[in-house]
Amino acid sequence: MITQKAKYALRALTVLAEADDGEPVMISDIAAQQKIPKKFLEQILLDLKHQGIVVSRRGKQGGYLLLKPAHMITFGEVLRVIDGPIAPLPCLSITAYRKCDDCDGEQNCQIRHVFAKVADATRKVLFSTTIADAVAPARGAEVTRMLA
Amino acid sequence: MITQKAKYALRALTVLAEADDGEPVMISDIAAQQKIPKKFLEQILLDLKHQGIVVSRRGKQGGYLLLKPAHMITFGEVLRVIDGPIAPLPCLSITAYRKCDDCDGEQNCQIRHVFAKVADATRKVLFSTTIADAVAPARGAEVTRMLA
DNA sequence: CTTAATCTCTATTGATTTAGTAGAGTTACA
DNA sequence: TGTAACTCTACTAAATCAATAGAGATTAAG
Repeated sequence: MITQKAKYALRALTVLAEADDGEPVMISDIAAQQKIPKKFLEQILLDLKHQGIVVSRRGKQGGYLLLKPAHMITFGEVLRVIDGPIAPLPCLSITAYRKCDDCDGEQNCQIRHVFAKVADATRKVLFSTTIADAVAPARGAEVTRMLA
Repeated sequence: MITQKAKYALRALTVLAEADDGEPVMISDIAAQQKIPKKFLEQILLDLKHQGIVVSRRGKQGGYLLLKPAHMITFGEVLRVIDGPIAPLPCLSITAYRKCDDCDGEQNCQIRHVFAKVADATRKVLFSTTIADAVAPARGAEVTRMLA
């Protein structure tokens, strides 16, 4: 299961993706539109900012904007910064590899072998789907394919 | 990430799969062989028993045995009983469906649509791989295919 | 029929993660 | 200069994870 936080992050990004270009959207507006607790959303957007996915403008008329176009932001990268590794085992993580303390002999670990397939299949979906696909499923996917 | 408990469960089952037919294996032996804390493993095997995956014999000469042949026990069913739902969102779970309290309009939920693909891909791997495949990767997979 | 080996069951615990809440601080537009 | 916005750090209640503890039930062997 992905966390509530990740779900909120993805929803918030779809709101930003639907906003007029260059027009910042306020935290309060996103929170209201998506029924996300405002203070919690503040933290989430801050995370996304620190990770280079969105930018913000402070003061009056401030708000958040996407840093990259929506079709360049994958579900995978969002999940990774919010929820951590995609892999089902630490010894299969690309970004946070850690040897399993029990199993030595990683190459012939029976379980690892199976979950490597799971990880591949999951990554294939998550990194080929973007926020643009989520906003306008049909058209988004088409654009993504055209740019691939 | 799957839990440590699930990893232990899968490893324990591979030990049972490798045992001689009809020969019970003691908890202590499994624990020692796989470096699993014994008391923790007791709970895990009890769970697996309650869920109809293994059987036990008490008293002297007792131990655990697989209830079904190893090629009939999928990774998916083990994960499900130990870690809970496979789906990445409650509203995508087969065994524990629950409506997301935020998103109404499930049919056009932008996020759900993407994670449905993730769930499908994951299930495809987890329910087509068995404990037998884990024990003897090549031969196991072959047998599974022959029986499919 | 007693004993020792083995599984069974329930409770407890410490650490970590999750899902927020709180509040003071900073920036920038009008 | 005021106030509407984002920024940052800390705190908390509840749940989950990874065990540990210990008394109880069952069975094979002697």
